Amino acid sequence: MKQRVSALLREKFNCDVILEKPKDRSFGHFATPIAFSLAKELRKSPMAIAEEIAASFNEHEMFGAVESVKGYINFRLSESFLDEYASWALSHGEQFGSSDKKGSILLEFVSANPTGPLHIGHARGAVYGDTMLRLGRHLGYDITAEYYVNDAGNQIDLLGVSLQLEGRSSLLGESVEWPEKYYRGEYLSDLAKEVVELFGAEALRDESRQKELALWAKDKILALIVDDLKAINIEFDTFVSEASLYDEWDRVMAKMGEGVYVNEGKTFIRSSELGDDHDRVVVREDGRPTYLAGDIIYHNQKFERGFEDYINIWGADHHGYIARVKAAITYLGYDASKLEVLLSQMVSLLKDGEPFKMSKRAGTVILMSDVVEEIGSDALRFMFASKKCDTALEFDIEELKRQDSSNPIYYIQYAHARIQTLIAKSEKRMDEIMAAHLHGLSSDADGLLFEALLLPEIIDDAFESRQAQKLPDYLKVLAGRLHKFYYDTRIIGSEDEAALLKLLLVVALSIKTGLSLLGIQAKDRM
RNA sequence: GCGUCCGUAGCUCAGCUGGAUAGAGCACCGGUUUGCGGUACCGGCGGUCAGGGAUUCGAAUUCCUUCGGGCGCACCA
Repeated sequence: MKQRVSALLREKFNCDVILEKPKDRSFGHFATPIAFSLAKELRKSPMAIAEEIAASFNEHEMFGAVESVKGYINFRLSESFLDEYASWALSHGEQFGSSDKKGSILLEFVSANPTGPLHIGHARGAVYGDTMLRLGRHLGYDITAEYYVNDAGNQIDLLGVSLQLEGRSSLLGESVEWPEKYYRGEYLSDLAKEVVELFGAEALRDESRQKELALWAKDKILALIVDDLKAINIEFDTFVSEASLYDEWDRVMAKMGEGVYVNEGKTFIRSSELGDDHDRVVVREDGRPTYLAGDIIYHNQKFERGFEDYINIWGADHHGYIARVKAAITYLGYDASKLEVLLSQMVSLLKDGEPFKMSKRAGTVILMSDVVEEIGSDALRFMFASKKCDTALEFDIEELKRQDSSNPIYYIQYAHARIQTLIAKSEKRMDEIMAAHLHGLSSDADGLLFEALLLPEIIDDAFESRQAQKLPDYLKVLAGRLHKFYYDTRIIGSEDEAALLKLLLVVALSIKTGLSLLGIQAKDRM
């Protein structure tokens, strides 16, 4: 819709014209302050210029009115245009707002270590990533959702030891020393029980079996993570195992050429020449690779697979890591600017004002699955999707358990359900409704229709600007307008019943489509 | 100290590429249809957009700076 108007103006002025939606809808649907910027070069007052421009549009069929006010030019779309557009939207169903953008994108997110269940911080990145995935796909991009599994290195060794310690302490009743950084948590004692059943109790004491147990456990834990994600409607296309990549090591090192060097028995990457603070070790003196090494081969593999763009969603605590990975990509001979790293900031959780602490090692973590159990997947997803991801976030569980207008997800669902009830109650047949024409709309009805038809622009904007929260914000506003309209306007039995229902169908369509892009299913009844 | 993100109403947060009177929800106070689900709607209270400077017709938005907070600054992942 906006694109159509925008294109028209571009043609007329031969340049891109800023088009905005006036806060006060009595000004029209769109407005532009272009007269202000033209004032200087034309040596005329903005008002005079606006007058002239407005007059030149007066006969255009797309507009019902074009007026100039205090230098702004306000456009009001014609009813026939809106009606036509509404019919077009309804005929497209949930494809409304889709597009035919081209491009393949590899989207990597979550990638939590398979050493414990997901906690609430992971959930934020997961929801954000999945929302971007759904938005991007709706727009036509070919996106692969990938989970990188850190199943090599230290944390796997730690997992094996932790598992044995946990088993010996909780099952065999031994008193054991818990070193600070080892993993703790309920999931470990469950796993230890399984170990005893499958391998016998002696497996918990045999140090030589630590590795074997660790590898067994990480598969179990990964399966747990996958289940957790499924519970909030997130599924990945591919999982890439870090351990499986190391066969490529020599080839990748050779590929980096001068980008790496050996000093005092250690292998370094020359990342300081590409914006990093200093060069980083990739292979230790004893030959064990560092964490960075895994990421280097992984990103090499990503680029060899030949996507057009790459998006990584990382926790904010990894931001210092971006420079070195980009340096590696450059040394591997690829364009590092194709990798876009989006950071999701920390989450803290409140309950009655009391802050919860999150520490993976301490065993007092807030598990995502616990929160989902409390408030449900929909509320969790809506919550995280509504906040832009570069602000540290605090939220209170209790607020999200409410089932009234203070909880936006209920507010929106209720709007959708109200429409479905009206459709069911009406005697009008669907074909009558679809054939109805929208004309003589009140300003409330017009505002509601216009809002509902904005969905495509919102989707595009939310994805391209990587600001997922624009969609939830939009849905809140749309639902609010619907509720008000419902309150003010009698629909069943009115003269315009069919037309009004058509209008409401468009609203329902936008809500349903919008929610599905948030991984939430619209409800017909509540 | 360096890097990075942030600072908007008492609280949790929006505010699009600079534009018309800075917005929601919560909390608090008050109100609502002889009607389709009151799980709704309306009104009131509440702001030096952290402070200062710059850019310009115009800044919450861009730039610089000070202050305050989160995160990171490993041969840990």
